[in-house]
Amino acid sequence: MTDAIALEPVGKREKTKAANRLAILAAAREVFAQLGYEAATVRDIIRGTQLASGTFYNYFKSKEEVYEALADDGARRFRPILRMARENARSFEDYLHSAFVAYFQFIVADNRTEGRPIDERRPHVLRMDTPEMMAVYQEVRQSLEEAVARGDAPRVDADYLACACIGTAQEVGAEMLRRSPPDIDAAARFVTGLLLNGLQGAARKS
Amino acid sequence: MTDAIALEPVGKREKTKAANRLAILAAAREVFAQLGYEAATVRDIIRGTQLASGTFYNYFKSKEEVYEALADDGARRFRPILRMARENARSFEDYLHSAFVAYFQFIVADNRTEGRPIDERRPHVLRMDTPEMMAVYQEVRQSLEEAVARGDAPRVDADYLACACIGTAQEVGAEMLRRSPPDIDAAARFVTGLLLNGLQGAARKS
DNA sequence: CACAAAAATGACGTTACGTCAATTTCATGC
DNA sequence: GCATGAAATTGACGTAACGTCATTTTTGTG
Repeated sequence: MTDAIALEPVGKREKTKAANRLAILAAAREVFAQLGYEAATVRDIIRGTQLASGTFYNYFKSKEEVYEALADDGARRFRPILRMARENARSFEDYLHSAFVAYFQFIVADNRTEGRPIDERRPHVLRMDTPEMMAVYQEVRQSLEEAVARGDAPRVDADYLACACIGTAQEVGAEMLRRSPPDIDAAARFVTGLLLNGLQGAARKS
Repeated sequence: MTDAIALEPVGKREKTKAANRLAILAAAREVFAQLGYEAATVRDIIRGTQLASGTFYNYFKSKEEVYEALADDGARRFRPILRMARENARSFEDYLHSAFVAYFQFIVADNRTEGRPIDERRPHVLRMDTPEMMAVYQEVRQSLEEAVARGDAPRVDADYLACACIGTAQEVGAEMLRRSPPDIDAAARFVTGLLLNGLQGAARKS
């Protein structure tokens, strides 16, 4: 065992490549916040870095792809948090509540950036099937199926239920952000109570 | 009272103006379905009409504004349907169910157009608070407040509840569209049961 | 029918796009 | 170390779409 195991890129090549990618994403985040997504141009983004315009296209195909990468990164950061909530939960109710708290904390943190109003840089209706976002969906869905299998929840359509959880979290989360100050716990309690009880109804009716 | 009341535009001016607007919207609907929203250009849209490129800008500022107008029109058509559901409902449960059936029927009809998958027709980032959409939101919210006042539903945060209804309807509706054939009634029963029972939980917890 | 206001037109200057040949940077073998 | 080529960066360039505006056409009015 003489050779050190290198999980992180060490070569200069790999390093600057990662740095450039990060620089572009950071600049894009800033530009989207400043100008709004629609008004922003690829050149606005690249101007926020030390790179030349052509270099952008070594990393992303378009502005759209940059946005997806940002969203994907968000999902990547969020997933382990969700996973932990599942593993540490003492009950199904506990899981739901901590998952919603985690999500609401997440979106509050993600919107601390100064700039334009959130609405102009964020989707209201976002159906983005990036790999990481689908993974988050699957994580949610599996948690729910597990709960059903353990008898913590009645037998329901897990896909519909996952959609309901996500849709509710998104919309209530957005409404929470509009209030000041945003009360994360109140929102989480509301959503948890709604869905936990709703489960019974969903089972009865479908 | 010798003068006839003209609610509809009769002058040639007004008439062609309305027709042009409609033509642009129809062409846009087609182009978005064909190329997807992001790929579509203002010129693609105007090419689908008899008008010149400059004329487009007499009606809309941009592609985004056209999309908003389409969404707004959708909301305008949907609102009276929702209103009727409220007025004809024999119980709160009946109202919820018929409202969801109406919404699901609506999105199924709205997606019968051939072309690209729905995800690609829709802008990724867009402020969707058009006047008509906000009116739909208010309609939902008022229905819920009324139900609370009548004692049909426990006292809950009407805004959060409205958001939950809308978010759930949107996400479950999208999932329903992915299934074939879409079972409107099953989806409506699921969502109705979920929210109707959820109410009790939301009240208890918040 | 004449005249003015309103709307349509499409050519034009501008802006952003995406590509690519030339150049620089880095890893590898000697 | 140094030579060599692969990989990445660069920015100028051709292309495409944008949005405007002077001109022309259409419509309402006296």
